[in-house]
This record gives sequence, C-alpha cells and structure tokens, in this order.
Amino acid sequence: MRDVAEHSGVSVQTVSNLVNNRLRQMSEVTRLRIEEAMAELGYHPNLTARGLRSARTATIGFLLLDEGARYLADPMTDQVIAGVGDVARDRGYSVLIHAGRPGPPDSGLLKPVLESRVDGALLFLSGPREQRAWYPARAAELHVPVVLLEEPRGGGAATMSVRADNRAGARRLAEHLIERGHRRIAFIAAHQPWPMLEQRHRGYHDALAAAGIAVDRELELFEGTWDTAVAATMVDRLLSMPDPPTAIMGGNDLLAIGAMRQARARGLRVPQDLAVTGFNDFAFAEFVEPPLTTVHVPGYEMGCEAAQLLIDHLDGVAIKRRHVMLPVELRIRGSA
Amino acid sequence: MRDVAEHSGVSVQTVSNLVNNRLRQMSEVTRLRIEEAMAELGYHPNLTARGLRSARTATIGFLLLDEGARYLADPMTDQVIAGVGDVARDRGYSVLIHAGRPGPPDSGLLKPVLESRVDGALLFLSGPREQRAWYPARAAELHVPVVLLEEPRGGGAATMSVRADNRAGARRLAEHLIERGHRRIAFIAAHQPWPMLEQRHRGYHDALAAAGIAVDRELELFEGTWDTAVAATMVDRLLSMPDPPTAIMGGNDLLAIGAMRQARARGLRVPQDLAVTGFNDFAFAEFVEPPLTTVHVPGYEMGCEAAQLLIDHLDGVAIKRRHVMLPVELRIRGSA
DNA sequence: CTCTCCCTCTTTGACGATCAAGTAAAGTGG
DNA sequence: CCACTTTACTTGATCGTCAAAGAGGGAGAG
Repeated sequence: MRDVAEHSGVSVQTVSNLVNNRLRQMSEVTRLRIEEAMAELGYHPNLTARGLRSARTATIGFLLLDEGARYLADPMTDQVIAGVGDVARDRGYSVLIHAGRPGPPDSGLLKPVLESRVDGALLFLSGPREQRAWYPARAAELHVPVVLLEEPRGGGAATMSVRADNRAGARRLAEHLIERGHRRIAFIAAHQPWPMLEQRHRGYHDALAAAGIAVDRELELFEGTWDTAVAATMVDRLLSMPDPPTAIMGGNDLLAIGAMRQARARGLRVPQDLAVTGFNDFAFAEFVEPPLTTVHVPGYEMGCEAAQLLIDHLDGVAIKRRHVMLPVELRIRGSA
Repeated sequence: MRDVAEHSGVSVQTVSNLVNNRLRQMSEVTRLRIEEAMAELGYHPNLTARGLRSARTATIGFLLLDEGARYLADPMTDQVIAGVGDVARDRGYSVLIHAGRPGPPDSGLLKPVLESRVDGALLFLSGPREQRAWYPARAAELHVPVVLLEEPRGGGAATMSVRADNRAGARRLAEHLIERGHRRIAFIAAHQPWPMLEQRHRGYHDALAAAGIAVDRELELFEGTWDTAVAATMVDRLLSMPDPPTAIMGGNDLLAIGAMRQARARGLRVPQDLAVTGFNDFAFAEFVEPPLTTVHVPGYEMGCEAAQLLIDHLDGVAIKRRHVMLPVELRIRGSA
C-alpha cells in the first residue's frame, strides 16, 4: 500500500480510503491516479493485516465433529458445504473448514474461533446432548456468533440454528408405511449420537403412537457406523425373528440400500415381501433398484440458509427468525 | 499476550517464546508460571497477527473453478476435500475453500492468494488448456506454491501436481469391453472442458487403436452437463442409429446410470443387449441395478497426496516426486 | 480583512504478534 | 580476581492496514 501511495504521490491513508470505498472526500484526479498505480503495481490489499487492524477476517468457519477419519464422509455434508460456499462467496466471505475429533468436548473444534481466524462459525455437532451444548456455550463466552446445524433448538441466546424437519419427515414416512398396511415396522440406524438421528427416531415413534401401534424395542436397532455391511447384519437379525417386520426404515439412504440388498439376497422381494425406506434422498436414490422411497432433506438449502443467517448477523442485518426449520419432502418411489 | 506477560511477570517476548516452543533457554519455573497465566486467562495466540508478522498463515487454499452454482456438485470433489482436510488438520494447517467462476482466466479464483490469506493452494481447474495454464503461471509470478489436481503435468517449474491415471483407466475399461466382444463402443460425456475428461477420452481411443477399431465420431457425444436427463437423450440418439453401439462408456458414473435407465426404459437388458460402464466409482455404484462396472478413482487419496505435497513444500520438507500419478482400478461388476 | 467552514488530504498511533539485537546475572577457567 | 561464556530474559522495530484527529488552503459570510 505504501508503494502505491508513493507511486501516486499521496499518503497511505488516502489509498486505504479508496480501497475501502470511502470516496466521500476524494477528488476524481487523485482517485484515478491511485487506481492507475494500483493496477500498475498489481496491488491487492493484505487481508491478514486488515483482519488484524479491524478484528474482522471476512471468513466464516465450517466446524464439524465427525467420527471417522474421512470427515466429510456423509453424503449430506458436502451438500451443506456447497450451499455455504455459494452464499459466502456472493457476500464476500471465505469459508474455513475445520474438523474436530469427537469425544469429550474440548476446544479442538473451536480452534479457528479461539485463534481469531473466523468472524463466526457454523457448527455441525454430534455426541450426547450435554456434550453438544458445550460448544455453543463456549462460543457465546467468546462472543462469537454461531449457527447450529441440525440441532434441535436451544444453545443459548446468542445462537442461531438451521435444521430440517427430520421428525416430521420420519413421521410421514412411517405413516406412509402404516397406510400401506404395515404394523411391524423396524427402525435401523448407526449407533451414533447425531441429533438428526434422534429426531428421525422420534418421528417414527410419533407415527406409531398416532396409529396406536406399540413400540417394540426389538425392532429398533442402533449399531455400528453408516455402513451397508452393518445394515446387512441388522436385516439378518430382524428377519430371523419369530414375528419379523414387514417394513424397515433406514436411518439414512445408505443403510436402506444395504438393507434392500440383504433382503433380496435372502430371497425377499422389495417392496412386496419387505418394504424399505431411506432418509436424505441423496442424488442416486432414484437409480437404485427398486428406486428408494425416502425423505428429501434439502442439504444445499440448509447450507445457504445457515450462511445467510450468520453473515446477516455479522453484517448487522436484521434477522427475522433466529431458528429456521426447513421442510422436508416425502419421495415415494418403488421400495415402499 | 501482554496480559499473560504481565500476569506472569515476564516480557511479551518470553511468552511468545513459550508459545512457539522455543524452550532452549527458559527456566522451568518461568515456563510453569506462564503456562499457569495462559490457562487462567484463557489465552490463545491470535493467528491473524502471527500471520501478519511472520507472513505465514498456516492455511492452504482449495480453489476450484466450477460451472454450476453448486460448486461442490461433483461427487468426486468432496472426497478430495476430505483427504485434504484430514492431512491439513494433522499437520496444523487449515483449509480455505474458495470457488471461482469459470470463463476467461482472471484473478477471481486466486483471490485468497492475492490477498495473502493462504500460504499455498490446491487448484482444481477446468476449461481449455491455455486458459487453465494461466493460473499456475500467475501463482508462480506471485511466488505461491500450488498443486494442480487432475492436470496433465506442465504448468511451470514451481508447480506440483497430483492426478489419477484416468487415461489408463479408460483404456482398460474399453479393453474390457473389447474382450467381451464389443466393437461398437460409444463414449458419452458432458460438454465440459475438464482435463480428466480429455484423458478418459484418450484412453478410450488408445484401446480402440490397439484393437484396430476405427474411431467413429458418431459414437462420441459430448453434451450438456453431468445430468441423467442429458444421458437419456444421448442414449436415444445412439440407439436410433442404423448401426447402434453395443456398449456405452459414460464419462462418469452419473451419466452411466442415466444411460442404463434409459436403455432399460427402451426395453433393452443391461448388460446383455447393451453394456454400460461408468467412471469414478462413487460410493453407490455397486448398489444400482445392475451393479455398475466402473473405474475406481481414489479421490480421498488424491486429496491426501496433494495436501502432503503442498505442506511438505511449505514446511521445507524434501519432496521426492513433484508430480504424482495415482493408479486407478477397474471394478468389474454387472453392467458390462 | 478576518472568521468560520468545508474539502481534501496527512499524521499519528494502534492491532497482536515475531525477529533481531541487546543486557543483566550467573557460571567457568586460569 | 578478572575475563569470557552461557543462561535467561528484555527492548525496540516491524509486518500492512485502518481509525481518529490534524492541517493546509480556498470559499463564502460578515
């Protein structure tokens, strides 16, 4: 910046004024001279220095806790990130991605926040409720605004949230199965403490209760990770019961696909002998055989919404609703 | 940091020494006093300030050009990012994601570089060769190390690259089809100037040439985006030919799936009446019906490798090979 | 002809850390 | 007992930018 200033015969501050669009008090002549110098020298402001001075980094953090090494493994996450990235770009922000290891809450996940690398953060958490609650609380202490993703509300005053209506989605899915005459409906999922999973599980209960069907704990399996092999063992267990289920709800699409495959391997027809449903509606759900009946979760839109909320807050734009719940949509295809 | 210094009765510099693990000359007593003060005050170094002074941000950029709004749309990209993120985390770096709009090369994509927000960058480019070449050249001018992804070598001295052997993969895939008796093999892909796509196309030619089969331009379709609907129209066109192909190679899995569906909609059996192959081996390729024969591209590993290369370079670690080509693997399943 | 005001810059001093050089105090050797 | 090294810090400048306050000169008012 000093080079530009010397080149155009003005002070550094004047260049800064131009760069920051403070044209209120600047003659046309000077402006053009500085712009010329900037172009000639190929000048671009150093955002690190600006960040230091102004305490604003123009960066938002996408912070997630994930069980596995491949931290973006869930086919949902990249949808969300895509949305976040698009909005951030349009509004002049960058996105810093950072993964924390799950386990007892510590500041690992919030590192970018503690180190003042981001102005705010999106938190994609997992784990037991009390553990999850630690993060937004800590962020509030640090006076950093955060948006929680897929977190059932709560988390303190300075916090925002965006989630899909997983509970309603699961409920409608289960109701659909009940309408088709199913009474013994199993629910299988990974053994992972994800809030969205809890919500799906509740929605399933809601539907059963509304239909007067008693919950059978034997039909609820939470095991392993999101893995088709795990799904297969769960299906084996369910189908070996004296009074096996006639429908299986998978906690997500991957499990559903694993379940379908195993069912067919055992000689059952889907959906005639066994109905199977998924959750998320990832891009290829309609291309499996039979096409998967599932719930469409608007991951991209969630990302957009979350980034909008956070950036609105950072930019001082008035926010209508701090807690956004996006509707989900039943996608009835061939598998149930 | 000054607070910590005052709290523990030493100078700021001494605190800095501890934070940066310069323990060569520091008494145990002082160290403990400072650590106590840091804990008490909840101190964490401000990386923005450190970045300004030391001209190192401990951040690498993941910069990609993408056609659509949903910039992470390709199911490959998130795999790569997952690898990058894991390695970066383990080596103390953060990842800044930034998307540039395609078109004539400008500095939009390199914004984080120009603004000194990153120490180095991974470039995932698209577009015509000459246009792509502009980016690494510009980065070299700016003395910022970059790693090119899926870019057939070249790009100047200060550049590194990581790619999968798309050409060999496509060749082996085509050879597999030829072995099964196919002579009229179509190649369909999106009309997008991706280097990896060029390579796949070449591999296809390689195999044809080796088998003495003449290339029939009518069998090579490059249209639209990576979309199953587009695949369907291409399949319609191909199957309406007087001498239609008996096999179709899709430029990626998505097109292959779209092609399979359309073929079946037209009453053809896959693979008996029409063989179909994909490329990438995304997670669900084995679950479609019939399971997709494709080429496994190690996206996660590419991301790891690329991040390793870049960070090794940044940290001054000696690098064996600046240009890495990862092997791909044929996955023969049911569709061809 | 002075006084005030505005317009267009300039000067000064942070922001929070690091780097390079400097300095007491303690230890060592002859 | 003095020179010389080593230990354990301290001091001052600096990275690139921005906010706040200052300053010079001309215009208009009285």
